[in-house]
Amino acid sequence: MGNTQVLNERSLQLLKTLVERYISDGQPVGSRVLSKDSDLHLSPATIRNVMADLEDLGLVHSPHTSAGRVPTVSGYRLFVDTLLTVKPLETRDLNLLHQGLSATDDTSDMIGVASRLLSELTQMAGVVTLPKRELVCLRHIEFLSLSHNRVLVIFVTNEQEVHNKIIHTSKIFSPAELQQAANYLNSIYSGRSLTSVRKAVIKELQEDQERMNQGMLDAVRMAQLAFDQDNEKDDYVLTGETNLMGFSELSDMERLKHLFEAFSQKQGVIHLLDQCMKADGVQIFIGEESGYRAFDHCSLVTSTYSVSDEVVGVLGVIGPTRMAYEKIIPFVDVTAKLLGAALNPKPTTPL
Amino acid sequence: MGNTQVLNERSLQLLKTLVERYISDGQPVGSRVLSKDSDLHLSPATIRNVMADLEDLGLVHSPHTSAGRVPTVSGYRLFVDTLLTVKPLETRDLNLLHQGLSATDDTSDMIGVASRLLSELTQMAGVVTLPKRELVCLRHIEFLSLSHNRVLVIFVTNEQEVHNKIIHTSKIFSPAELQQAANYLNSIYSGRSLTSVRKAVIKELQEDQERMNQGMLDAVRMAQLAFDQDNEKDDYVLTGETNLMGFSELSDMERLKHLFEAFSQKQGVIHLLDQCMKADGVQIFIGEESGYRAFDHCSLVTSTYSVSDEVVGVLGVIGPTRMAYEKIIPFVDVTAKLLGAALNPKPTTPL
DNA sequence: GCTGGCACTCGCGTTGATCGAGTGCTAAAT
DNA sequence: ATTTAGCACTCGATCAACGCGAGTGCCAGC
Repeated sequence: MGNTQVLNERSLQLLKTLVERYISDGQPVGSRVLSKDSDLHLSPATIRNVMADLEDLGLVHSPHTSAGRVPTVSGYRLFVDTLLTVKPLETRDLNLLHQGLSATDDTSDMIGVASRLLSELTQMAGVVTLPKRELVCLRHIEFLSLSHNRVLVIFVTNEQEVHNKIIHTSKIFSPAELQQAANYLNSIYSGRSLTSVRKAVIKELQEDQERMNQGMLDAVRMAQLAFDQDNEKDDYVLTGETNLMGFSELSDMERLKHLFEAFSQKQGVIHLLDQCMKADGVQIFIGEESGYRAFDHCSLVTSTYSVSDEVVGVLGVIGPTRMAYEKIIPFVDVTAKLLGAALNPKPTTPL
Repeated sequence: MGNTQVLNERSLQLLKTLVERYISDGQPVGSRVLSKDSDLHLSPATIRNVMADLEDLGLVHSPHTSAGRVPTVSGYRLFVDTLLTVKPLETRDLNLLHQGLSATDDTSDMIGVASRLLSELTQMAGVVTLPKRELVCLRHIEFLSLSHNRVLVIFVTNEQEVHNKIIHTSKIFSPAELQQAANYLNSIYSGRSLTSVRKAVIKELQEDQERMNQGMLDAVRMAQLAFDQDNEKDDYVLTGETNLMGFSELSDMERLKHLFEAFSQKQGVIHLLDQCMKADGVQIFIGEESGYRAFDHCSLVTSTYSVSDEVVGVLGVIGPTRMAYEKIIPFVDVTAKLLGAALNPKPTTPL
């Protein structure tokens, strides 16, 4: 069998040039081009033999008999995992990223900017999840009574992010009582992270009830409602979707429609991004690998971003499977690091 | 000349059936079909003469010699203005609208629901502007000091809507000062509309300065910054854009891309919707009439919606020029009325 | 194990023919 | 004067035929 040593240096080299060539040209690449493009000095015939082997291994595929070869998903996978030579980020792009991300100090502005930069500089779609609320610090909480037993909770986190939620209380509180409750909660929880506040609230309700008076108890109960886990709707900012309409591999209206529907329904995408959060650093889904049908003909390059060494979100780029991975990967990587840095807690003014 | 009485009853009748037929079939309609479809008992030849006249007037147009006729923009315009027989809304749709809009009492939820209903029930794109903030009542204001001279302003309007903004003050205030300022503003402005607050603020700064102490002056100055006109970023909720990808007239990728870019850039669309706000009631832009190139092959049917007899926003449907106006127009009309009703101030609990 | 050669395959674009829908025009009918 | 029937004509859509060229697989020779 000629297959005894299938994936030798040479065939890998050829696969590499094939993928690179296909990424840059977008057309099936034949044995002749490959013969000239690689510096292996092999004749087209030899190349054809190698190609046949690669095809047997499921790494490349011909669209039809007399076309060249195109990488398959596994081909791309092997390429990005072991063959890829990443190109350093262009200084121009680096500057733009740096400038853009330091232009504002508002978190949600920053997320928007990051997404826009990702999409504009890559000419694909950029996505950034909002940072997990877990890690943010509670700064201030306030209650406002609405009609009936509804109470509007407003809380400020991380210096300047305002959240609000309507809760339904078991009894009707007077504004004064609400004020008192807010004062109490601010005095004991302000400055702590939401996670720890949540834990503390549960603990107090279970263990320390006897030590608390009615007002404190009411306050803690309201806090529990306010910081209820399930109001943390994960969300993301997606920009440059329209860039995807230019790519021929996504020009099928049916597919495109599915993709855009996925974007507006969000949960599927959120699920996917959540998976990317699990592993630290850059993560890549190529084509069907994501398991999410709407993304079948797309690739997703993501990276987690962290604030004070803790992963708080993911950002990434969505494009056709045929994308310039060697540039996109470092790009996403750097953007994530810069965003993390930009989000880092600034010197705060004591209250 | 046979043209002496060009737009007689008969030719109008024929134009009407032509448009109706084209809207339902989507194909150029020829003289034969028209002869059978209209109950005028005319031969195809006569119809052809009439068609030639209509073509001279620019009301219809043949895509090519041996195709039937298709309405032009002016043809559609004449049709919707004078020939249209609107169909009453189906009770099923009415029920869905009613249910959907009474399911929540949160304004922004309601806007979202309205948009979704518009798009789902028409199978086109639905758009709803956020209600003008002018008319809303200030309920409560609060200041929180950030680093340096930045102050986070949180204000609640209309019972439960929370807005926030960061302002830069000329000097650094202590939390106590901020609290005092908020108390002062709440005591005098709470319950008044934002417009009147804005006016009052300006008046006080110009005329009543001598009557105020430093604290009051600081408070009013901050209020001015907080309610500054230009932070009222008009915005809209657009849903069902993907529905537009199904229409053959919008299947050109180039056009579609422009359209979707317009959607994500927003300002052009906002400008268009603002124009619709000027006139009360239903407004229609057909094809290029809007003057907005991205909408060239679309029609926009809008209606203003009002709260206590005052126009506060616009909603509408975006679809291909070839849309069932006779159903869409009443649909948009009713939705606007129902949304207005649903937004109407509910009985409030006194503070 | 590599290479040149050769027959073969297949997609793509062109051409030409046919078909049918629909028109414009004209002359007859009402 | 208006309507109608008839007729020649135009044009798009569809389809088959065809040649072209790129690229392959395989085999025989180096």
